[in-house]
Amino acid sequence: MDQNQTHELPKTYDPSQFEDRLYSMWMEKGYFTPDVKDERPPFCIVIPPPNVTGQLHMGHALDETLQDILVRYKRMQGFNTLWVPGTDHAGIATQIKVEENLRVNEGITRYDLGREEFLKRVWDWKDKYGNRIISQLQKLGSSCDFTREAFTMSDNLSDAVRKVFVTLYNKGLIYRGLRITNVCPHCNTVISDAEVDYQEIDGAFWHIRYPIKGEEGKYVVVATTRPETMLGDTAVAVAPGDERFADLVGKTLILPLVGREIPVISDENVDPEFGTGCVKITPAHDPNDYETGLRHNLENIIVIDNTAHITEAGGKYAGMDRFEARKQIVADLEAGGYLVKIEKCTHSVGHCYRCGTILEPVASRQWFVKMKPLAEPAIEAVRRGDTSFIPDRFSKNYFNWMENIKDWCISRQLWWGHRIPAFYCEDCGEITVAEKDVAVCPKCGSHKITQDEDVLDTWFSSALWPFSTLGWPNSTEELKKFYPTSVLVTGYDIITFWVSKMIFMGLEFMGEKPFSHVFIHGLVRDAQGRKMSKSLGNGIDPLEIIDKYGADALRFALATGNSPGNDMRFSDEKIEAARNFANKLWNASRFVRMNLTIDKVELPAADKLAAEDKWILDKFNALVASVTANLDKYEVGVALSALYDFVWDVFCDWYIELTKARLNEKESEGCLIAQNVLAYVLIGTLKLLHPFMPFITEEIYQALPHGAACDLESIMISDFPKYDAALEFPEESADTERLIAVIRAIRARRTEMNVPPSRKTKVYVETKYASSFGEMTYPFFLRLASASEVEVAASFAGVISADDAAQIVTDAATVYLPISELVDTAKEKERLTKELAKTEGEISRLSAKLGNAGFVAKAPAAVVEAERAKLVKYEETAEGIRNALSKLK
RNA sequence: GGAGGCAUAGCUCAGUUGGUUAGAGCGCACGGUUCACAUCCGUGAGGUCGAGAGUUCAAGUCUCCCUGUCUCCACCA
Repeated sequence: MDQNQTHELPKTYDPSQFEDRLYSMWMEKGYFTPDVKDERPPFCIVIPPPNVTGQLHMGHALDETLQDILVRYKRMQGFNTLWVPGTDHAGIATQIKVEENLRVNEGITRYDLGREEFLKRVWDWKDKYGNRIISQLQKLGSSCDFTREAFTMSDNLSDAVRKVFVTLYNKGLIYRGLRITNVCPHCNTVISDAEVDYQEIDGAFWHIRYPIKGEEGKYVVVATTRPETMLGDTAVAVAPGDERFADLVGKTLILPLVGREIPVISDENVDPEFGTGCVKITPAHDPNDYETGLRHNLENIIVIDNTAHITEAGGKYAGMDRFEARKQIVADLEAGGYLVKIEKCTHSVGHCYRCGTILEPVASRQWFVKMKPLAEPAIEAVRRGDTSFIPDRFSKNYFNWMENIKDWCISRQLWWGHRIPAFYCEDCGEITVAEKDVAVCPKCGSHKITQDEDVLDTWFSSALWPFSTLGWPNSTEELKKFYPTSVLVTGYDIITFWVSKMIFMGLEFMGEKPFSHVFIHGLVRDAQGRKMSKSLGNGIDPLEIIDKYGADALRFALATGNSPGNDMRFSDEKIEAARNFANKLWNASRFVRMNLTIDKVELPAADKLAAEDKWILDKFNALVASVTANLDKYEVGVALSALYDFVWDVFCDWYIELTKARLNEKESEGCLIAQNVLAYVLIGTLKLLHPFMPFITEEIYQALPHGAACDLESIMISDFPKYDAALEFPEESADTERLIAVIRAIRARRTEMNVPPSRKTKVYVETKYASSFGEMTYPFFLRLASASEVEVAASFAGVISADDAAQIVTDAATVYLPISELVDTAKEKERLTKELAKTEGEISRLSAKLGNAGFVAKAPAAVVEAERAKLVKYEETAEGIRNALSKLK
């Protein structure tokens, strides 16, 4: 767009008319792509990569909005700014989606296709949904550098994954081991502890007799919620020192239905108070029993497989589904006289967080990351403050997790993901872990090599995100320039899943923290405060909101009132308020635009400025300071509400109104000055607002003449306003504040007395603050206070009779409105007396405070001074009221 | 069981290291066809800041305790 070509703004604010056009313009100009060689200080954010499972939801919209605000802010402040976009392959989640799709549309499973063909299908899916996510990011206005778009399974990132795996393996930090892990029979894979979703369900305790060998008719009773696991029992444990069972320890029991002989052991893990005090031990299917098994050298008998069917070891129950087997076993126990009773109970049971299936704990061989050595430096880094959480309380979450961390199970029995780079020799059993595929066994030379079938946990690759996306393991310019990144913006729900892993991986492989700050936001909930979810059907699609209200309104609604770490509700009222604000800004800008006759904006010299000009500049300057300080603290919501108040209450409701008189004096010097100040403040405000509402601010900016200081083709690349001490005008500001207070008081009084706006009255302003009420201010009374005429004097004694006028007292002035027929002297007296009492109350409160030696001695001087100033104002008001009262008959 | 959050106007929420007469949006009441905007303008009502105690010259803000509510982590056979 021609930088000198300005245009009128259309009458209605219609974001659909310009949002896409402006976004394309920014892309074409390459504003989102930084130059790595640029010497200015870097600012970098890597996006928390959305899963390629579907489309963006409100949570993403919030996350991207906050990031874009920071990125645009820093870019305008002159930082060399990079925001890396990308997506996550999301192992299980995506595989399940694609399998579901196959089932519904083609009636087949992944096994029908085979691994290779299935993966092709997943890649097709990824292309489709990955692109959709990118275009949604763009709709929101995200200023990501799309030339650096990343994907966790791209070649480059896969190289990084392999290198990390091999390095950790060689350091002994990755090992293969037998553990009780949670298996999802539906997904047919192990899932990590963090992916277990515990839910309370109604279940039962089955009390079962286990006969004692060689003691006819004697038995112990155990209680279990999962009777089918008895097939794998290899002991019964009692608490050490439990006198009831002391003589049992060492005896042998006969496992019912199975006939296996199992010992009674004593183990500290048993709570004698709970259940029967005797615990059946199934080391292969319960984490606690597994530990007990290790202590007592018990055999692990796996009786349930990964699909929740009974294994060969389960004898006659082999092949049965676990719940079918449970039924049968209970029936058989009952028939055999082993069942004592069934006791109803509710207990919490692990469910798959993806598909909701009840999980089965199974002992199996898996790959693990040894966490202790990695966690320690990661804890230290946060403790030292290398990386800090905003708000700080989330560091407690982090410590709590990291200090109690368990080894991380990283293998998954899936097809979609990074295949584990471990190669097994069928001849000699050698395991080779290598970055490059292995074809020949390095130990025996055999060619019978098979790669591990499993893939890595999806968080393994996203743990490397802050450096893999910048080119690691290659030593790139990007890494040198932008690592460590500046801030990570994410929700509190994935601090443990993801943030903690990036921290220890970054420290391990880059030798440095991955980011300086972790800016945590909450969840976006629905209008009733419920989590948005598919099952509830209460999700709101950000794209629909954008279509209806515009991306700026959506961004505003998400950013305003949002405070770090706290959940927020999204409602129609909120988005409407946001749209209304955009509309307000649009119309104010339209007003300024249509009154401009100048083609360059230049701030007039101070001595040319009217008091209200200085007032608005002073206010604007304070706004700059506030917005900057709050953005620097990640107080995005506070910064934005300061902008809202300024635009609506200060700029529109007062300043614009105050300029109208001058603007109507066409071609006068005052008119030109007002135009310049209006445009100057508007342009500055647009810049402050641009990070939050990029589209509307750009569209308006394009329509305005800019002038020497801001003669740019886009607001995006303009400088963010800086606080300027030369724009402080405390005295003139005070003058204008007094004026505003008086106008407000007149309006209030007129409303109270039911004087219709059409009824104009003369206004007598009795004041000692002549500078606040000079002749230049008379038009303000005519326009804003329904005045027909204005007179200002130090005293109106003998000019107007108080009994015929409504008297309005502020600290700066007493105003007389001659509306004799509406004035009831008795009422007037009563009202003033009441007001006086209230004012005197304040005076005595303040006097007491100021008379308190402790206060004067200990409070900061500025606070004491402010209280004194307040007291003076109240005293002036009180005096005014007394005066007014004395004039009444 | 361990950790943490929240509780402020009818509703939804701000309130930054303690320091004006505690604010906003929506809603409500009254009044407005002012030439930017009815997606608007003006005026107003409405709060003992969950209960109690403490620290301090000063507490919505800090400490303790209680109540209600939500979240995360662990998880009992």
